[in-house]
Amino acid sequence: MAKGLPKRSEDYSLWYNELVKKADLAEHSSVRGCMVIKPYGFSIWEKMQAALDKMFKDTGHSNAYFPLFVPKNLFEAEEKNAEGFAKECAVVTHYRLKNDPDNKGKLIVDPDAKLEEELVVRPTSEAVIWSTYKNWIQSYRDLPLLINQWANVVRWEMRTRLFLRTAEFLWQEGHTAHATKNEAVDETKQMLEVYADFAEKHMALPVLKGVKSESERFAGALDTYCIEALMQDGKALQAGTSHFLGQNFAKAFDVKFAGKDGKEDFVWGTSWGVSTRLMGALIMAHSDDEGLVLPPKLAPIQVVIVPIFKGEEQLNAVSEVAHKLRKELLTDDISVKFDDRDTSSPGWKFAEYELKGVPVRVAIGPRDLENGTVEIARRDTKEKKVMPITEASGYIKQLMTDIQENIYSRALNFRTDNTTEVDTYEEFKKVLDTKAGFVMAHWDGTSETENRIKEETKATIRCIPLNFKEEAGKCIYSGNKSEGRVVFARAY
RNA sequence: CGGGGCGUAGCGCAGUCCGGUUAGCGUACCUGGUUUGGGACCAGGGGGUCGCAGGUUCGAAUCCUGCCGCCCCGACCA
Repeated sequence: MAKGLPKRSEDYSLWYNELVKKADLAEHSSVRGCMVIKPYGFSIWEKMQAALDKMFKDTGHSNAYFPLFVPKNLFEAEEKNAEGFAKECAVVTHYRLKNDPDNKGKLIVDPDAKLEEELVVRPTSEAVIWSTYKNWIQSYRDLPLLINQWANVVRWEMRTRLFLRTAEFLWQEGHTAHATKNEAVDETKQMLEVYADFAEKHMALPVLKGVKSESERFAGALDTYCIEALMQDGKALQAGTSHFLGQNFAKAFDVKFAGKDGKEDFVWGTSWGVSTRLMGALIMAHSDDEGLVLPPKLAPIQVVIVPIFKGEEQLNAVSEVAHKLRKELLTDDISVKFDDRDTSSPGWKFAEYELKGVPVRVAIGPRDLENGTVEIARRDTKEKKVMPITEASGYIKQLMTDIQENIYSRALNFRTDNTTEVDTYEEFKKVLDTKAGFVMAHWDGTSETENRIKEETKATIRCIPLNFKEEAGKCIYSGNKSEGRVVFARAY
């Protein structure tokens, strides 16, 4: 076990918190509920950003940037959206401080600098963006408008957790406008596919695609599509959402366009986002009691070379071999760190890089020099192999793919093992309390039933799966008729 | 917002009940030396307004009053 890292089986929550801190991903800041993302953590986020950004651009989107502040009157415009977020908004009321006349060296808010209209710190940007789109869109020729922004948003959450729920978080939010309903629906679904693809191919995280029930829907949307992932403790995590907004925001902000036929109509909208919460998903899905396990595609360092040496002479000899291997790997676009610091021991470095989730570790020592070998260890299985140096780079290159696939299939197997079909409410509760995970059950389609189940068991409908199977049955709660199973789980 | 906990060196903590040497331990850090195939060892060294503000006392990290902050569990939420 890594030094000081609690075991998952003993306290999953504590394990997670400690891992985030010990692996140098993030720490609590001096501001309640806000975190500092440290360089190592941020470089993982940057890799996620880069991959997602490319996927957005490949699907025709462009980046732009809109302001952090939303004047209150704009924020109010789409009533449901405003109502949904009102309880968690930070609000700017003043624009100046001044010296406290009664307390030298201290500042107070200058009462004379009160804003005529308060500014809401964006919890999401629909309001600012749609008020801008009004000016950008006149004709069908201006459509579709496909914009994404990378930004920070603030939601004054009562209880926060590093990455999973912080008062301020980083995300991207796509906001698109279309001439027809179908086109907007297609966009909504397309972006859900992009997210699912990203989660599975890059994060090695299998996700369920589905639609939210009415009560879980984004405030102001007609439909919310989502990807849902399963964490190692059996709890679900919403990893991304894509909303079909209908004409709600177009109507609220009066965004109309002239069609080919000369008729005016409101545009159709979508919005979609993923956040630094993905970091939480990544950490919780794959890591173990030794520390992080990162998929090669997102690992800031993919391979670390640790030299074992006594004295400068040996270090030089080992370095020569190490540099050569490093160069070979770099030409294959594999990022390599050669840690030749003589300030900590090899054993210390082994543990450190395991904690940080580096997928492959290469150790080279005098013994290897003699035999023309290296020792290669993979993080996901902890398997170690000694092999001729000549075969190392080919093997490592293959490992990049193997590890990526292995942790994906491990997560997929876990999900399969922890997805249970139940037919009675008794069974349902029993599964939740004994193994948790996704529970597939019949539901009568009403919010009343959904709410009661939530109150009694804390489980919510994660989604109505996109691959919904028509299957006549009875709702586990009400006994009323149901047309198929939906996905329940306790969630983060 | 309810419940619990914490605030003492960069980090992790003890000391607080029962006031009394120079506030201590682990780790990290600095110096020197020996080490290096799974978190090395020895010796020496630096680092503290004990969360803040008042009060009690000859004397406060310790007792009293007030305040502030953070964390965890729950309700709410991405």
